[in-house]
Amino acid sequence: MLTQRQQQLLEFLKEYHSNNGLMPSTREIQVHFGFASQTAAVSHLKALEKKGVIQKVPGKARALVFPEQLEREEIIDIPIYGQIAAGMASETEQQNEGCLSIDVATLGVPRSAKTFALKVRGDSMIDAHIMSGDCVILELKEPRRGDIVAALIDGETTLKRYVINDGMPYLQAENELYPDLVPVRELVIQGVMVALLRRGEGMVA
Amino acid sequence: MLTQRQQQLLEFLKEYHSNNGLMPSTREIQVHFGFASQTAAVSHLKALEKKGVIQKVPGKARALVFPEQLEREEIIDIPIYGQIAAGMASETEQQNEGCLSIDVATLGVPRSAKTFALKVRGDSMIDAHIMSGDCVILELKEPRRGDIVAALIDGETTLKRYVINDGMPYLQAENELYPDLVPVRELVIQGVMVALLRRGEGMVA
DNA sequence: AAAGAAACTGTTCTTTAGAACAGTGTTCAT
DNA sequence: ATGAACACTGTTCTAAAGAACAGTTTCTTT
Repeated sequence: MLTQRQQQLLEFLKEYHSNNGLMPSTREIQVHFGFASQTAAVSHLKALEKKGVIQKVPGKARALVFPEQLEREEIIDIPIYGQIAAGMASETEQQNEGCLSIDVATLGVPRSAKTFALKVRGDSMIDAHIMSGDCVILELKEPRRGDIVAALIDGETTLKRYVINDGMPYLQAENELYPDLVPVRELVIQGVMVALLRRGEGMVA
Repeated sequence: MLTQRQQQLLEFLKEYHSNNGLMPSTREIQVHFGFASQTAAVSHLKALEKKGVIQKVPGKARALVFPEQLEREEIIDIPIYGQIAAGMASETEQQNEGCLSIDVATLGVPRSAKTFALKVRGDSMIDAHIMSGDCVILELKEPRRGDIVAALIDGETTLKRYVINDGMPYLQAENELYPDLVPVRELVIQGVMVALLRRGEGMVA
């Protein structure tokens, strides 16, 4: 569909954009490809627009957009804290293990929601089909009964189901081999699970 | 951290950017807020930059970037086809049910990979901890033994484990109640599962 | 009451950038 | 062989946009 040269141009646009966060001007394109005239760049951009891979806003500077970018929902970045989120409550030593970027619509959380992710270790929630290695995405909000929550118990974070019985909240593992956890003092809920992401080679049994 | 006015400015930047795919010029900011001078906009932008919420590239037009956007990995858009992907093989009647945007690093697929998503219906893969309602992300590539694949059988797509026994490939459900499927004619593999996304209220038992 | 930041006004200067026009040479399918 | 895209050159004009400077006003904060 695209000619070789057009492909090269498109790739330059993408590269420039991801490096600089903005689009090159026609003169920058000219210099990059060694054109003697800026018109070369302009006509290439026109061709790309006609083929629908970019959109131009006439009259405005660096006003090129990739159509898919416009249609996209807003992307949020969710920090991944380690498997053990101990110390998280103190809000200081959150060791960030990278980020996960996903659109809000897919996640189904409000734009303003405070979210974070944790890697699951162990199989205490296996009956809720949460595997070791899964990445759970949690939102900072009040838990409702039946929600799966991350809670701080004895300085360590665990994933459990939040249950209320006789007005008394406690945590339930979803694995018969694990006992229920009734809070000794107070129950510190760190987040409510809103999504789960399983990835990579964990697919293979 | 930000003053009220600065917050307003930042919000305008975000809104303008998500609507137009590019940043407003200082004069456009001026007009939007009804400033009599463009300098008002400029000094606000400087304040925002000092506080680290935006980055400016001096000398370039509309050259504002959100820092998080620069750090982000490349985002790809994965089309979600329906639960039943019948007719998908014919490559024409793929009914797109929206999109899912996620960064490539999180997914762990090459940038160029052809990916798509399907919603899981039924519990034939429950022992692999894939629930009804989950969204599986598949890549178009050759399956290896033990991979979970989407395959076309009798005009309907099903998710099964791809097994090879005595050189003969067949499909295995991960639920004792379901039988193995030995292909009658040829086995059409539509995609290999690379990730799984569970979201929303499906968390509650 | 003084100091300082924040939130502006008004103006000028210069660079950056888009748009347009009239061409040339090349490839490629009809 | 003959259009029709494609890939360019060279030039000019003008609008858009950033940068800088010298102020004023209104809040806080000390």
